[in-house]
Amino acid sequence: MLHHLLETRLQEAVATVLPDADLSTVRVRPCPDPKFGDYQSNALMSLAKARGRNPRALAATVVDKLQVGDLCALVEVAGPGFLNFHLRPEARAAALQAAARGEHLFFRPAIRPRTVVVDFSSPNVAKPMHVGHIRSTILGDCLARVLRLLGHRVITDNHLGDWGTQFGKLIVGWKHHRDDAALARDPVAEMERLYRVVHRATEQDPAVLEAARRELVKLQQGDPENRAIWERMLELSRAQFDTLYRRLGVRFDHTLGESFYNPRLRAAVDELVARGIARQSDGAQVVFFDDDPELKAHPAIILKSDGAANYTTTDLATLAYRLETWQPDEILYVTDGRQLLHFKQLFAIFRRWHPEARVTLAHVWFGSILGEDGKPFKTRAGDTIKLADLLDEAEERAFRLVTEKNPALPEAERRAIARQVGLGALKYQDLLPNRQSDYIFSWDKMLALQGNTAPYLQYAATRIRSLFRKLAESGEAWDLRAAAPLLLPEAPAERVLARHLLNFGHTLEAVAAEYRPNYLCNYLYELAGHFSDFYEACPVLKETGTIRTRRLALCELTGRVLQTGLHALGIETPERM
RNA sequence: GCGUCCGUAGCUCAAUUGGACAGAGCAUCUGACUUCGGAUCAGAGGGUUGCAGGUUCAAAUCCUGCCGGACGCGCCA
Repeated sequence: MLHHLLETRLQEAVATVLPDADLSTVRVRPCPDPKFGDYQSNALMSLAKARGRNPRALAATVVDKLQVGDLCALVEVAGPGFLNFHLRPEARAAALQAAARGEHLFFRPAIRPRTVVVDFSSPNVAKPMHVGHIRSTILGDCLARVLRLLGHRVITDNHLGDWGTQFGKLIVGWKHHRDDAALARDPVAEMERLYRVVHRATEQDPAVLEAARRELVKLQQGDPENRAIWERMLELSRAQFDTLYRRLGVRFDHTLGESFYNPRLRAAVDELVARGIARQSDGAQVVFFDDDPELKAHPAIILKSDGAANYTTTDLATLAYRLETWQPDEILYVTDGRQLLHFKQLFAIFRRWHPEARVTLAHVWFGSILGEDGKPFKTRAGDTIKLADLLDEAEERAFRLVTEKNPALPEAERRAIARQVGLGALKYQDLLPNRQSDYIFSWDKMLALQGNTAPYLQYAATRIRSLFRKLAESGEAWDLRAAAPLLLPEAPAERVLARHLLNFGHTLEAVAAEYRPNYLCNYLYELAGHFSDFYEACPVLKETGTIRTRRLALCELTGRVLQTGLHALGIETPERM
C-alpha cells in the first residue's frame, strides 16, 4: 500500500541522514486534512528535537535524499517540520486499478504474521448471559476478525466460568429443589433459580451452607454423582451459549473453561513458591510487589489459606498452557475495566515467573454500558437485562422499522433484514465509542437511519447493490477487471472517494495495533459519506462510455470495502432493506 | 484513606495516543430535487476541552494542585 511504500522510502532517506535514528518511529499516515496533502509524517520534528537540530532544516535535508518521484508530485516541508506527500494522480490510479484487478482491497496482509490468542466473552455456567457480556463478546469477536483479515493467526478462546464455589450451592439445589419441567423449558433460568433458592437458604441456615460446602468438596474430589451433575449443568449452559453465539455470528476455536486448568494449578503454585516469587502470609501464598510503586499496596493471593486456588491461580495456569500449546506472540484479554488491577498483578507475576517469555500481554479493557439515566443499564424493574432479550428487542424494533419503510417486501424477507439491521445496529453502537469510555445505551440512536449508525452504512451498501441489480436487469455485461484500465478519477467527488478508499489498510492496521474498532467504524462512516457526496454529484448509469465505466468501478470498489469493513466488525450487509 | 480511569457544543460521542484552525450526529434554523433507492445531500448558529498553574516549536492529550464523577483496593470471579 502507498503509505507503506512512502514509509519505507522515508526510512531509507532518514537512515542516510541520521544513521543512528530509530526507524520504527518514522511513520507515514494519511493526512488528517486533505488540503495538506495525501500523506504526512511528523517524525522529523521529534528526531530533530532529540538532536537539538532545527526541524525544518533537517526535514529539508531528508527530502533531498528522498526518492519518491514515481509516487509523489510534490513533497513539502510544512509548518514546524511536517512532511507532506502529494500523490501523483497516476500513483493513486495504479492502486485503484490493482484493486479492480483483484490484487488487493486497499490493505496488505501482515508481512510478519503474529499468532494472537483472543480471550473474550467468558460467561459463567448456570447463569444467563446478560448485557455485561455483550461488550467483551462483540469487541473480542471484532478484534479477532480484523486480525484475521490482516493475515494473522488468530486463536479465539472462551474461558468459561465453569468452576468455583457456586457449584456447592448449585448441586444442593439440583438434588433437592430441581423442577424438571422448568429445566426442560429453560435450563439456565432454572439453574439460576436453584442457585438463588439455596443461596438464600444458606444465609438463614448454617446447616445448608455446610451442606453446600460438603457437596463442593465431593465435586472437587471427583465424586461420580456430583461430577455427573456438574457435567450436565455445563452441557445445558453451553447449549444456551451456543445459541446466542450463533445468532451473533461469533465463533470460538476453543472453549477451555476454568475447570480445564484444575490439574495444572498445583504445579503453578509449587513453582512460584519454590522460586521465591510467592511466600506465605496469614496462611495464604501471596506474591508481593515491593519494587512496583503501583502494585506495592496490592499483593496478590495465589493460594488461599484453605489451600484452594483462586482466579489469579487459574489465570496463571491458563497463561502457561497457552504459551506452551500455541506459542503466541500476543494474548489479548477482553474484559471490563474493573479488572485492571487483576491483570496488572497477573502480568507482573507472569513476568517474574517466565522472564524469558517474549509474548505481548494486553488487557483490552472497556467501560460500562449505562442506561439513559446514566446509571448501570437495567430493566425498569431494576433487573439485569438478559442478552437473549436484548437481541430479541433489537430484531423486533428493526422489524417494525423495515416494515414501515418497505411494507411491500414479504414478511420472511423483512424478518431476515431486521435480523441483520437490528443486530448490526446493536454491535455497531457498542464498537463505535472509544472502548475505554462508558456509553449510554439508546435504541433510538442505534437504529437511526441518519448519523453514524450501522443502518446508515448498510443503506449505503444496499444502494450500491441496487445499482448493480439495475445494471444486471438491463442485461448489460459488467466486469470490474476489464474496467480497471479506465480507473483514473477526474471529478472532485471521485477523487475524494478514491483517496479515502486507499486508506482502508491504514485504518485496519491502526485497529489491530491499538485494539480500537472505533477507528474502523469512523472510517466506514466517512467512506459512506464520501460515497453519498459522489453519488449525488456524479451520475453513473445516466452516463456513457469511459465515465460510466470508471464510476461503476468506483461504486463496486466502495461496495466491497464497505462490505469487508462491516464484516470485520461482525456486521452483515443486506441485499436490500 | 490509597489507587485506577474519566470530565470536550444543549444532548450523545470523535479527535489514530504530543501535531496543523477541537470534529460528527441528534436537536434548532435555512436550503437543494422531475429520487441511477429521499432511509439523500448542502449550508448556518453552537467551544476559554471542569478550574488554576507548568513543560515545548506544538497540549483535550504530558506534569503539579484543586473541584466533580465512575470503578477498584489479600483469601469473589
